Amino acid sequence: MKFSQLLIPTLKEAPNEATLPSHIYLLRGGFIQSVGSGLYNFLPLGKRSLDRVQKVIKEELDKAGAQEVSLSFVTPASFWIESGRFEKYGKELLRFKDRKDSDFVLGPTHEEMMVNLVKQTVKSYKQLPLNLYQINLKFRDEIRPRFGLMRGREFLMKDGYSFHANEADMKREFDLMEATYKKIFTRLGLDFRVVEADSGAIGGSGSKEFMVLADSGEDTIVVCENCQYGANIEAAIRQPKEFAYDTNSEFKKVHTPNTTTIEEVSKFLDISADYIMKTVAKKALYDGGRSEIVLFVIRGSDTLEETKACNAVCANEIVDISDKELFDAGLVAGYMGPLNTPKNIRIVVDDSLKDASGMVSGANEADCHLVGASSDQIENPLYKDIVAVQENDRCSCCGGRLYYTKGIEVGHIFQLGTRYSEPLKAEFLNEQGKTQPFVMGTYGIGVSRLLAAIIEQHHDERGCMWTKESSPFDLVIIVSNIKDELQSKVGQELYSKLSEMGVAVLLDDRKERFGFKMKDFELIGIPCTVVVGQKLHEGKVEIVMRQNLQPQEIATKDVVTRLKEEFKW
RNA sequence: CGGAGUGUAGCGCAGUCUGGUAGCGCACCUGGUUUGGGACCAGGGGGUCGAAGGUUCGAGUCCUUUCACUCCGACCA
Repeated sequence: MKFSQLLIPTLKEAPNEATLPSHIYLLRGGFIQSVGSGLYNFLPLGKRSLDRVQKVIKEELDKAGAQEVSLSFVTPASFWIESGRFEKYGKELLRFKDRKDSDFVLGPTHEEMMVNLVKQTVKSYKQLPLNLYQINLKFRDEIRPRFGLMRGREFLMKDGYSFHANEADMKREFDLMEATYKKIFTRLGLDFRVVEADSGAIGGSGSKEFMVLADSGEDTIVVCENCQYGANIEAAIRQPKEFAYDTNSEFKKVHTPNTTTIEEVSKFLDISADYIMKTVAKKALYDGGRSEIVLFVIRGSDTLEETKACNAVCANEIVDISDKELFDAGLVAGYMGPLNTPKNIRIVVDDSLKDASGMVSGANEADCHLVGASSDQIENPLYKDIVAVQENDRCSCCGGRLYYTKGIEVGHIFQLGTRYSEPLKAEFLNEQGKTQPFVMGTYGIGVSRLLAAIIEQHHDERGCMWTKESSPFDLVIIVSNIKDELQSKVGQELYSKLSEMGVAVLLDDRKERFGFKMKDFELIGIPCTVVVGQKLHEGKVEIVMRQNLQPQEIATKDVVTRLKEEFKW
């Protein structure tokens, strides 16, 4: 394609709403255009990159035996009501009515739809297994869209669903998808990590996330410096710590004025935060608008992991409680504890506090704490893992040191089991002739997010640096001075020759000065350019790689061969 | 939703405190010069100053309401 004919509106200055490198460079390079909060148009360059990333995904999935379909974007709400997610999904689900006043949703993910498709067509175990996927628009009415393509409301996603006759076969497919995803992200040139994850609103058990490592990532992931263990902070676990308890301390109430924080209590009573039972009150929200106050009890030196807390009580969401609500419930902020609590308040205790004694806790009374308390005094405790793993904790696999890093979630695979097939009555006849629900897996890739992730990981202060299989073009030919007939002619010839070879070439034939075109090359970030310029009179052109920007002179007649070698075209 | 901030030409901004002809840089159009690191000269086009209402002889500027966007927290591919 010729640059002079393409719509590539590059910008010298970035619109001020952009803060992340990927957002800034995608806007400045003319890849995307903002149309509203979390909504973007893809311009020719952006569309080309998107297509190439999709091509990689499709090739690998097809090789793994998955089949592509395309599901209706608008989904009848009845499917969602049936699966129970109409409520559970919350406000992110965009709902609307058609002219006949029927309810519809704009699909944020398509488990219901796909289950329905398969339910109508697959009746026997002989038709299994099946892995169907699509690459389609999704819409999630995010609370706070941000970071450009990273968290848009409308986005392109690959979502795949597999159907099996039994658990073992589903696990086989799950492993195959993990391997396939690794191939995809490797081909795209990404530095990523596969981590254990929380299953969130999709449901099911055993899920893994694919995290592109980048400082701007929105997820905190815990990784081991020693082994391959990696997990999202929401699901990370650690080796239990050993504590020596003072079993002789007398259980009593002590006066502790002005000690509403763990540090203050720790200092006042001269006791390590490890031996304080920190009590965090949250409000858990359930279906049907039902809610309750829950006390989460953890060690003073730990912090509550909200996702784990939410899962522990099977809530849709847990939220902070206002001082008034606390007061109304008979709780005293700063002096809460798991003992002597008002009636009917659910108490969840962290696993690490099992058998803890000689502990300090709030007395549920202003300016008072209890000392010498033990966890077996707690009435009806629900023991769960609810704390966040901290840096320098020990790995549960190998005992190695754990540390935090940031990641961008670009893929997520789930072992669903019968989470959807059962309520949606998607069943088949097994070998024994008995009716049985499908055992399912589901697999997602954020396709448009991948563009942002690639740039987050591959850019410098001049602009984008696309990886080989994600770049909108393979090569740019810059004709330094378009008015120089020889330069123009050689540029054209090179362009024709390479195009015929099937190389995606962009010919920068604009009537602009050399520096201007170089700046655009650097901003757009195509991996390589051939500069046809002054050196032409010596029979030479230059090859410049976007990686290092070091020009290499080469005889004009050898350039095609050289590029062939370099890129294995 | 809570907290903070911003809306003036396609983009980046000044002007708002102290009311009096809507400005600058980039981009765009025409002509000319220039041609290896975002050129120069001359001329030109483009704005309901986010929206509505109010105060005033007069509002980008003051008052009220409202909308949008961005940033920090709770959501997720």
